[in-house]
Amino acid sequence: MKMSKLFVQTLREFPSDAEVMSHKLLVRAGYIRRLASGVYNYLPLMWRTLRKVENIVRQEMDAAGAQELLMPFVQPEELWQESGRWEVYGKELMRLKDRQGRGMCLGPTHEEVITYIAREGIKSYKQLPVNLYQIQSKFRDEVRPRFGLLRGREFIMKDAYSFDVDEAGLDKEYENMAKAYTRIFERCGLETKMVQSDSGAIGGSVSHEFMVVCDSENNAGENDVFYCEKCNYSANSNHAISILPQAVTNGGFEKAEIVDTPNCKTIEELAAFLKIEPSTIVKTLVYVADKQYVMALVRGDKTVEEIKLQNAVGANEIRIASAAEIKEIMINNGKTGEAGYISPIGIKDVTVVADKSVLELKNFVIGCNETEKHLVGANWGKEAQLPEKVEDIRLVQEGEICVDCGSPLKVTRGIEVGNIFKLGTKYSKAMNAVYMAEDGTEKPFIMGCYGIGISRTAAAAVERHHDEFGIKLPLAIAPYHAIVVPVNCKDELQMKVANELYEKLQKAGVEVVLDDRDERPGVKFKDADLIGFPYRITAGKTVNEGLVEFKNRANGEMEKVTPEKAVELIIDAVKSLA
RNA sequence: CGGGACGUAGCGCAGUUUGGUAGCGCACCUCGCUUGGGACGAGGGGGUCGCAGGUUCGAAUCCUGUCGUCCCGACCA
Repeated sequence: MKMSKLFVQTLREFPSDAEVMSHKLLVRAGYIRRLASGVYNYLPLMWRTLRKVENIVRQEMDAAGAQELLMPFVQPEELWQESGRWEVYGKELMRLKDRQGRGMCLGPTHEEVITYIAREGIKSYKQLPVNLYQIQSKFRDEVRPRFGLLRGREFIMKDAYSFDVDEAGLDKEYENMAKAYTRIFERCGLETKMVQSDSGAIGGSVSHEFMVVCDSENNAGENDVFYCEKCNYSANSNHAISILPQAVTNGGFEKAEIVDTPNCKTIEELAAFLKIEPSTIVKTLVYVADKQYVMALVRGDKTVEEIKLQNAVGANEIRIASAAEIKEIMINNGKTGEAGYISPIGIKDVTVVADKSVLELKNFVIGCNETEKHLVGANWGKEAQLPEKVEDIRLVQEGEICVDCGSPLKVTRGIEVGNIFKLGTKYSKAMNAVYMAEDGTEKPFIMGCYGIGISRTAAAAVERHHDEFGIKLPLAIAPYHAIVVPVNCKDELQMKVANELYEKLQKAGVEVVLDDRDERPGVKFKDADLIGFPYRITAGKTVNEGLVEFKNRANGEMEKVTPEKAVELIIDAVKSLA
């Protein structure tokens, strides 16, 4: 490809609406352009990279025994009614009607369709196990698209679905996929951590996420991952559990009484005012879970993990209650407290979920539903009724103790690039997808599902591989392998050497660009660095001595070599990919 | 959906406070010059100032509405 013909427009400056590096760089280097919120055009450079990621995924999935197919992007409402997700999925599901008024949706994931396919196509245990996958655009009408390709509404995903006769088969395939995933991300230049996670809207029992670990100041990593350096424990914050380290749990109050606590809306203010540890206070937060009021209780120095709370109450949606809603609860119960002074004491018709951490508190402080007053010296079973529901709803914090080995946990930020689930029979039962088992009875499929965000993986790779000059994607997924730059296009010898290099590399199957633009060298070098050609051969003045410059974008190393040697180096590097 | 900000040429921005008929840099086209890290000179093309109303002799500027975008919170590959 000649640079003068390559469809790419690099920008001198970063776009103003981009926040994270991968977004800024992909736009500036001419890989992508936004079309609508969370919807992007993949320009030729991006598309080449995406296809390379796809092909790595294909190779590893095929090697792992999965078979590729392609399902429709538009799906009928009936299937979603069968699985029950038409109601459950919420606004993220892009719904539409066809001209007949039939309900349709844009596929955010394909459990329904694949289950339908299996139901129609798999009649006997003899056809099992099987793992089917596709690579396709998905659409999720995200609440808040952001970060370019890292959180688009339309994105490319590989989704695989496995069908087994029993749990043992599923477990085996789950392991098989986990291994394939690790290889896939490695080949894309990404080190990943496989962490336990909540299974969310997809459902099922066990699930793990593959996280690309980011440094803490990189906000492209939207997930907090807790992990143990001693053993292998690691989990997304929505799922992580821990043992609390020693803390003061006795408030030390001699007797229970209501005391004045002016201007103590926050735990900090209250602790300072009463001169006590925050860990001796019961914090009450009011939530709305599917229109039902919920009070969540945690120790004063801890935070509620909302996903855990949502699971604990079995809700689809959860949000913190507004001041007006809290007031409504208070009025209905004949109380006057506002946020900061709330507790379940004397409140009816509200679900109360306590975190385990509050149980061991003694002589503690708790709200009494009267503004500017708290109850001190309270104890469970006496002044405060023990909540009927005690669950783990606490957000883990760094330094808490690993449940597996007792070491302190650490935290890091991560970009979720892959996710695997054990679905079990959730969809097969709901949709009556059964096969004839060896014993002659009908049984539902035991299913697993396995996703990889293709476009997100590519963006994560940029997030991990760049410098102040531009993108440094690894050779395996860079749009091109190399660029040949004649310093001065009017210099005949330089052009001759450059052309020869270009042709030789092309013949050898190297994906190479010749920068034939009559530009000053600075412009060409800046563009080459920005776009991120892994190798650059520069034909400059030293062609007179039979030498060209060979530069490695990844490590910045530069050497003067003969043109033959440069060609050999690149061909060797490209060969080593396979 | 709640809170905040912003919509002026492909990109980055000024002009809005105090209304007077649109500008700068980059990019693009032509010519000259230049060729090892985003040169320089001359000339040129491109914007109904997000959209719709309103106020006014006159609106990018003031008012109302609306749409869009981005940022902070709750979701996920």
